[in-house]
Amino acid sequence: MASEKNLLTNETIEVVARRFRLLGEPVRLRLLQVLESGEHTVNELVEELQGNQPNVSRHLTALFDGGLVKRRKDGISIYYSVADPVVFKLCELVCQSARAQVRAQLDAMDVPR
Amino acid sequence: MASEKNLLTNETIEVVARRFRLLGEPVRLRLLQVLESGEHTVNELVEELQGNQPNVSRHLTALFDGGLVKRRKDGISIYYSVADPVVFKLCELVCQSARAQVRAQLDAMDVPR
DNA sequence: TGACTATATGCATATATATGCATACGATGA
DNA sequence: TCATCGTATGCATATATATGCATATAGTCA
Repeated sequence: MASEKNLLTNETIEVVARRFRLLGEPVRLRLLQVLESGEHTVNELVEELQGNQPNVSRHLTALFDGGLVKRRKDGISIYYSVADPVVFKLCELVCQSARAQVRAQLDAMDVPR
Repeated sequence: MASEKNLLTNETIEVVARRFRLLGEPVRLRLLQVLESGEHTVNELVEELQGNQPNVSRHLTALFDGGLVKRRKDGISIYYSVADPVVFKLCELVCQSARAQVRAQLDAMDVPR
C-alpha cells in the first residue's frame, strides 16, 4: 500500500507538468529566445523564426495562456514580451545540466576536453 | 529577412526542449518526487504511484535515457535513484513561478491573501 | 464605406506520446 | 532444469499536441 508522504497534490503536479510541457516545444523556446531582447510583434517573430503566421500566433497564445509572455496592442499590431523571466533561469539550468551530461558521456569515453 | 543574432543552435534548442518535455509528464514528476527520498525499486515505485508496472518501467527508462535518474542492479531488483538533482531546483522554480501567477490572478480579482 | 494590414481561429490532418495487455527476458532458488 | 519473481518490451490503441490552409476578426486609412 502506498505510504502517506508529504508530496505535492495531483493538481499541483499537473500545473507544474503543464508548465514544463509549455517549455518543451522548440518553436516556443525560440520565441522566448527572441523575446529576450525585448518586445516584438507577431509578424516580426514570424520573420525571425521563418515560420508561418498562424502557427507562431498559436504558440504565442499558448505562452500567453501559460503566463510566460504578456502582450500589448498598439494600433494594428500586437507586441509580445516576456512576462516571467524565470524561463531564462530555467533554460540556463537545463542547458548547464545538459552540457554536464554530455561532458560526462565524453569523459566516460575518454574523449579529452 | 531573419537577422543574425547570437542564438542557440537548433540542435541545442531540441535538446533543451526534450528535457523540458521529459519533466512535463505527471507520472515522471511523481516518480522523481518519490525518488527524492532515496533509491527505490521499480515495484516500490509502482506501489507508491499505484500505477501499473510496464508503464512505470517505461517512464523510468525515459528518465534514465534523459540522464535524470540512474539505476543499479542488486540481485533480482533494480534500484533507481536521482542522477541529476537539478530537477528539484527546476521544479522549485516552476512551483514558485506558478504560485506567483496564481497569486497575481487572485490579486487582480481582489481576493485577499 | 471599402480596401488593406496584422492577428487569431476553425478545421482537417499529421505526429508524438502515453497507456494497457500480453509476453519476453534475466536472475534466483528449489 | 523448472518455477518464480522483478523488470522490460512489442504491439495495438488512445490521447495530446503541432501544423498548414483557409478564413474570420479587428483596427487603420483613404
